[in-house]
Amino acid sequence: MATLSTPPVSLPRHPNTTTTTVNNDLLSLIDQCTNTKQLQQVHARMLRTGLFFDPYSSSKLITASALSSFSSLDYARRVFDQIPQPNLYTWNTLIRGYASSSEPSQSIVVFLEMLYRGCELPNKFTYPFVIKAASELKDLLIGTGFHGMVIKSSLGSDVFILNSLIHFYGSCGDLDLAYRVFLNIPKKDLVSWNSMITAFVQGNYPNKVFEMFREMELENVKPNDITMLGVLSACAKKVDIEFGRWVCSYIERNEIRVNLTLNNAMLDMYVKCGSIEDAKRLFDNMQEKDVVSWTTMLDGYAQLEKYDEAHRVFEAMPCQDIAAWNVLISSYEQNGKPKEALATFRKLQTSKTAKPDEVTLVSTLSSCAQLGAIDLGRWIHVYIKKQGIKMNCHLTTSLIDMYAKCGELEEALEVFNSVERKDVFNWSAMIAGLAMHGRGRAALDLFSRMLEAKVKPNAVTFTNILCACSHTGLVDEGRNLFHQMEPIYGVVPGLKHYTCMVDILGRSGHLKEAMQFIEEMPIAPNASVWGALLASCRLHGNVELAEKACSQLLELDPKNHGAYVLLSNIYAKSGKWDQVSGLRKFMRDSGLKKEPGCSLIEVNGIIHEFLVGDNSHPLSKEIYSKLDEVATRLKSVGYAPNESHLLQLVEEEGMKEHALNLHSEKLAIAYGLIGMGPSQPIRVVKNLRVCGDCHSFAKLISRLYEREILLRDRYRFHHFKEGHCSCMDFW
DNA sequence: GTAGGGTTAG
Repeated sequence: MATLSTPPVSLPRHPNTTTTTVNNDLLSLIDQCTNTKQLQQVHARMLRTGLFFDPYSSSKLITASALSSFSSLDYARRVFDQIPQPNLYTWNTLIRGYASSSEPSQSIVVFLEMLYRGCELPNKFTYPFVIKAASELKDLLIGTGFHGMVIKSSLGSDVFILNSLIHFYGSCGDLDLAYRVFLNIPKKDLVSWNSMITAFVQGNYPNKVFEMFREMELENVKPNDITMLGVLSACAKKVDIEFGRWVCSYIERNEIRVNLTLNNAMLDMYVKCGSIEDAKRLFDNMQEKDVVSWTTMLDGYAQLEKYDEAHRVFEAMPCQDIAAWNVLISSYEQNGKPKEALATFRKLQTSKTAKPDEVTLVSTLSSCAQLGAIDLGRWIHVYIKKQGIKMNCHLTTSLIDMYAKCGELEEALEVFNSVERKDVFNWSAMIAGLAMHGRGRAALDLFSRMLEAKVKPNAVTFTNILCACSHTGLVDEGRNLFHQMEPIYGVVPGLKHYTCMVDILGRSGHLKEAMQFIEEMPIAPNASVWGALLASCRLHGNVELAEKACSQLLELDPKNHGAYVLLSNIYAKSGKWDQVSGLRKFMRDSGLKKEPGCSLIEVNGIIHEFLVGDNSHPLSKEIYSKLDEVATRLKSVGYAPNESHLLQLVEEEGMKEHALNLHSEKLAIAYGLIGMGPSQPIRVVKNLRVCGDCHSFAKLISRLYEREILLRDRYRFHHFKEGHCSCMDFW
């Protein structure tokens, strides 16, 4: 490695020229350097000739080491430390270098060092750099401090500084402050408008963006490509294709310079608005395309679940970087195809064309959570640690969610406790985890701790905490929290919260109050709200209210199979067989199909899937004889299948008992008994709600076979142990 | 000799 004493062998010598020429040549050599080594050689020469101690020259060296394409800030800092009396320009260069580096906090450290040494005072160039650093750090306190200093040093009307403050407040999510700065700029320029528009885009206020755009027109400020990027992004967020198309023609009419980035933004707008045709037309006409253009097209097809097309794009891309893989994996995960997501993840691993990043792992963990695939989930956790992948809040939230949904509440808590700066998503995921395991009190305690930690709950937090109340029958607590949402926490209750409240009230038998609650809703109830009431009516056998809820539900969602099922269960429970068969006939005639019950079980890292009455499994024979054996043992302890849980889908009475035997969760449990060691808990994930019969079945198995069973259904966990269930039979 | 606004995946 070259040191300062290494002779600069590769540099041309100029023995016959004057000192000035040598110096000028040296300085111009700085611009020609393409790596740090060359720069070090120039540096060494400058030290020998004494040129280094000329402030202008040493600053040039700092600029090159801090801002060039091969920049090394460590080196820049070492150069800086050799300068006996750095001037303001030199300080600014170093501050600027750090501001856009991976360590923006260093920018502020250097700034404070400068103040502390007391030789130089910051000027109008210094502030945009440190404010940028504060934006990168999203540190409201520090940035606000700079804002104060700017005003005190009477730089408060400098448009460059004010524009960077808009950007800063915007990236901290404080749009009010950003807008206040904007309004107070005496002479706004285009960048002021653009900064404000971008802040509104990032804060997810597309309407405000449109408002600003109109105002610009009124004030005769001509937009440029950056403005249009913001406006297009707002169209994408609003899913407003009409306006989006208009914006594209506006760009054309007003001869706004269209570069690759702007084309990509148009593509993205078309894709987000669901018009793959427009996107394709533009894409085909684009002279220049980059990886973003390709990834955006890929995303367009994947979002629409046109996977054949998506794969064609994927294969045709010039390079399949991790973003492309992530598009595929996350679209599978979000479109309810977790198995395909995991298969794609495995392909990524074998292809080795790209390295999984946090986004990949978040989607993959979420797929594991959906499937209950604890083995792969754990493997990813280890992978993250081994690869030294930086844990961010997205990742820790996914891990918490994965462990909780795979039944490992303790491990979820372990991850949660290890997070130093917990964000609202970490807290919400943990509350949801406790809720689904029926630990309502613990969820409420955690919510209090969250408030103590000064983390502001959001709409999701409230859905989760209300859910916790409903699973544990905490009626008063739920009611109180619901009423505090808006006045105390500023979260306007949405349909999900109303649904939870109806569930809390109805499930605990307060059917009248639940009905009244719905009638007093300020927003129109949707199918879920009525569905929650209907489910409660089933639980408490209220036929009259059930019919009402059902008719409302079907008015909103005529194809809701669940409504017919619930109603027919209610009729069956009260012995109204005529109505039951009438409903059945109607369902048959209108071609309504029940979503087939399906259970998953992971054995030795492989996911096995069972449908009702499934006999496609290679070990099907063994599974059924296991079930027979279980049935005999259970009968001997007095278990009789509860036929009222059987939906009246089986014609012959004698078939009922048999049909109950075929529920997918029973098949999965039987397979677990065969395939898993006696000390391993049997983990089953079911897509529908577990029926009462299977619930008693699982309880008895846990006692007779001394096996723990973790059954996750559509709504929650049932943890069977020694003949009891964690839900205390309240579900 | 120094400055501010930007497109893809969660």
